[in-house]
Amino acid sequence: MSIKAKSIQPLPRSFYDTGTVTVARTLLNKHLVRVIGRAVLIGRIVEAEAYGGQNDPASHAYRGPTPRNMPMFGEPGHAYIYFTYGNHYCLNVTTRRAGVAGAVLLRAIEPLQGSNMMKRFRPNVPELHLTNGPGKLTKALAIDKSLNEIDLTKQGPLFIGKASSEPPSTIKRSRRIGITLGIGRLWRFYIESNQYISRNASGNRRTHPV
DNA sequence: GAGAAGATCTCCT
DNA sequence: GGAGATCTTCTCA
Repeated sequence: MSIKAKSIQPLPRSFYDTGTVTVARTLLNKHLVRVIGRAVLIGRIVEAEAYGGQNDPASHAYRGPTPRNMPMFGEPGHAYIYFTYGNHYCLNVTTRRAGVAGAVLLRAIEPLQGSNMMKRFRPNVPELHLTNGPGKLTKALAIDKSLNEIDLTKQGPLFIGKASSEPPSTIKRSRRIGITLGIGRLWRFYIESNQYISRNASGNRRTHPV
């Protein structure tokens, strides 16, 4: 029994205006919904990182607004998608009111629906490795810059919805991954023991399923 | 305009 | 565990 996109209620904009770190934590267990034609791909968010504004040296917004990071300075509840390392897109959710930078990087999701289509976008990849990284999940869901700045509070090709029931889970926090500045902040949140998170508690790559 | 860096991933050893 | 791929973005001259 597949879930229809219209049956999923998007999170309201007020959800995203509660502080970047709070949003990063509360986004866990929410449903990331990607609609491609008649197909509905759904993943449970299991890992996220908070990035601040001009007070966070690890953030793209640290040096102020540029053409690339402009969405971070926009209204909360929008997508900020950027291309990195010549190969990968990363999906962020903006979190602060207009004029104040802040975003949450979605690092990993657990496929709930449409994993067959995800496998088509990422062929020859084991189920556990489909979406366990920022670049992997965007590829599995066919997310690119055409969806940049899209409103995630409205039903459309990409939005985030509330789960009908959130499974009991323990949320852990750690240092952010892949950065060299601002590493003292424990702004990475993930669901303990979930098999789809990108790295374990010590920050090591999860190259093998557990 | 040139050069360097980068919120990553995959392959190879 | 290490290194290459790949190319956008930013900084500096």
